[in-house]
This record gives sequence, C-alpha cells and structure tokens, in this order.
Amino acid sequence: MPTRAQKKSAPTNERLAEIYRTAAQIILRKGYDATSVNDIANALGMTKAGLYHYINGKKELLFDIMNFGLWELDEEVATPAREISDPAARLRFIIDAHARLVTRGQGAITILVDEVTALTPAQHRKITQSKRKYFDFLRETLNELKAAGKMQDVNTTAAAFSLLGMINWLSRWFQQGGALDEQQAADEIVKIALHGLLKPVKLKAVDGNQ
Amino acid sequence: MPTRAQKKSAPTNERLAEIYRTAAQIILRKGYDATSVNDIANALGMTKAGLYHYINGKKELLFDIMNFGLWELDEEVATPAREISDPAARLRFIIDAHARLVTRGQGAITILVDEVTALTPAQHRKITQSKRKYFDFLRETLNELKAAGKMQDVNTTAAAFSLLGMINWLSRWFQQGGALDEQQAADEIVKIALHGLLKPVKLKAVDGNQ
DNA sequence: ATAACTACCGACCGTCCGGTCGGTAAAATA
DNA sequence: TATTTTACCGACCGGACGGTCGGTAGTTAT
Repeated sequence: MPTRAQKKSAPTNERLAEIYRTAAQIILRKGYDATSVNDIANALGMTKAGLYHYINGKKELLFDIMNFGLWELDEEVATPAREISDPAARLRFIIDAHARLVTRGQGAITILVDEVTALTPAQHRKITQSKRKYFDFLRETLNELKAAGKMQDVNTTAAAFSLLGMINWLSRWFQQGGALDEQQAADEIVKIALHGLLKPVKLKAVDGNQ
Repeated sequence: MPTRAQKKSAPTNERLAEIYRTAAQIILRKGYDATSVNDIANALGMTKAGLYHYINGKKELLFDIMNFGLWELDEEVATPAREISDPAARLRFIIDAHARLVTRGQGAITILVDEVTALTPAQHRKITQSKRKYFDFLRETLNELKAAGKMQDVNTTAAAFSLLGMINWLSRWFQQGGALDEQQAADEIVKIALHGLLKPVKLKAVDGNQ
C-alpha cells in the first residue's frame, strides 16, 4: 500500500481503502472538479465533516488515490512483467494485464491519472515521475524487440504511447455485461496491438525471425 | 459552421470563432470545470461581462465548441473519406486525417468530447449521437474489410474503439516541435494500426488476398 | 470506574464562480 | 446630424464549495 501523509494517527487501513475505492469511482464518473467532497461523503453514508476525519484535503485525497492506482499498476503489471525475459512474451503480458486492470472496474483507478492538472506542482511531479517510469519500462521492451529484429519499423516512443492510448481508452467504452467480457476485451487489444488490423499483404521479403 | 442558439442577434462569425478557439485551448489544458468564465474572458482580453455579450452560458459555450469540433471532424475526415471506395485506402485516410486533426493543436477541439458529462441531458444526447455516427462509419469500414477477407480476426467494435483510443491519446503526448512532426506522428499511428507492432511470424497459410 | 481515543456530526465561514444589470463609448445606419 | 446597434465594462448577487471547529456517543485502555 502506498503511504499517506498523516497528521492524525492513521485510521484502519480497511476503511481508508473503502474511501479510496468509493471516491475513485465517483471521480471517475463525474470528474475531479465536478465531484464535491460532499458527494464522496454521502456515497460513504457520512457527512463532509465526518469524511474530513480521514482525509487532509480534497487534493491530497486525489493524490493518494493516484498513488494507489499506480501502486496497483506496478504490483499487477510491471513487477510480474519484469520476470519475463522474452520481450515478445513480456509485451503480451503487459498489454493483457494492464487492460484487465482497467476493465476490472474498481481498478479503473488508473485512469485518474488524467486528473493530474488538479494537483499541486509537487504532487504533480511525483505522479508524473511514476508514470514516466512505467512508460520507460514499456518502451524499453519495445526497444528490445526492435533490436531483435522482431518489430515492424515503427518509432518505439509513438508505439508505447499508442499502446497506452488503446488500453486507457478501454475505460470509456468497456462495460461490464456487454458483448465482450474482460478477458475477451483484453485479448482483442493484444491482437490489434501485436498484429494490427490488416492481414500481411506481401508474403516474401520478410526477414530474420524463426 | 455549426449553428448557435442565438437569443441576441449573432455577432461576427470571426470573433465568435476566435472565442471558440481560445476557450477550447484553455478548457483542453485545464478541464471544463477548472476553467472559469473569467479565465476565458481574460485570455481574450475581456471581462466576464464582456464575454457574456457573445455567449449564453458556460454550458452552451462548451456545447457549441463540441459541435464545432465534430463539424470539423465531419468536414475534414468523414466526408472526404466517403469518396474513397476501396475500404483499405479509406481506413488509411481516416486514421491519417483524424490524427492530423488532433495534432494540429487548435483542432484539438475534438477531444473536448471528453467533457461530455458537463452537458445537459439534451445536449449530451446530441453530441453522443454525432459521435456515434462517426463511430459507426468507422466500424462499417472495418466490416467491409473483414467481409473482403483483408482483416485479421478481430472484433470490429473493439478495433474501432482501439483506433479512436490511439488517435485521441495523441493529444496527451504529441507536442509541437517535438521529435515527431504532425505528419510523422500520424504516419506512425497508421502503421501501428494497420500492421501492428510485431512482424508476421508465419509466412505460410495466409489466405485470400492479392 | 475513569481517562483517552475513535469516529463521526451540525453549524458555520470565506471565497470563488456563474450569471445579471445598468450603463457607455464608438461605429454603423438613417 | 440623430438614432440605433455593437461591443464591451464595473458592480453586484445568490449559491455552492472546501475547509474548520466545537462538540458527542461509543469503544478501548488503564
């Protein structure tokens, strides 16, 4: 769990996690600015003053939630991915695991990373740094693939961003109980990212891999 | 130009377009809720009361900007694309033109479509309808390709959304004067979308096209 | 049994924001 | 030249919002 700047002695982690989850869902739906502290408190069956027993401010709550999301991303995607030595398999795992983290609804916390402008400069810097670390890891995987001659001739920076675009966009259209379930949606994205939309046209003159 | 609900006789279109562009840039950077009417007015060298000479309310301004963005999308992407009969060429054109519309900065208006929650239900319905029309057109192109056996085995709905994700995400990372210019960025996205990241592995058993 | 702490609440405050209104100077129109 | 219209502005209002403060009922520790 990520730490929390605590001026009062920390309440039970369980309640705090519930507050994060609830707040994240509301903020995700309405946006940070459009969400009042009262909205969050009411959703928790509390008054605003009651909620302030747990949090130190609206901004800090947002910051804590973002850290929570980035921590999840690291735990469930980046850290396990680092164990995979083959870059192609690793890339596949990253896309799949990240996509499922997004579709898993509550874990949709991740996209709160959008609301980064609402933070103080210091908070902003820290979040940006974490995101940057993940991005670099993703791009490094692409670089390895390229060095191994297994990748199409594309700019790895643009590719990494495009990947994140596809995955993060999931949160806008994926819906629980829709035509695709979580795993199917993730699978589709993996397929598109790795192989594109069109069938390969030229069958000759493809060099250099098994 | 899209229409504007006008209670006062419409001022010069030129000034109005400038207001849209300026407002769009600020809202794009800070978000709709975090942008005050004063922010927009000051950026235009006006007072809030002065700006209210041109607009009928903050929500309606947002709505007008969105319509403007969707109108641009239709004019520069969908309408010309409909002239292209070959679906593969059409898809390529759509991705390229849409991506360039996003990178063109000012035209970044399009992503304001994000702020859809701030609208009234009636406005929301109209914007959603327009977006839906564009989405259906895109997916229809993919369906044609699939029927012609030219597409990988992917769900066309998921593919269309993924495409939009890649393109819309451009606005978050593309920067004027960066390593890639507008056309290069668009090219990269076209390549990734059409051919994926990995080189085709199996050279045989690919059936059915030229 | 008492002291201390936790988990809240009702009432309140200052600020900022969307929006209005009555005006005014300049330009267009007659 | 008289009149209307355009393009603004200063001052103001009501409401919502983030945040604070002084409590208090229930639980835990001593």
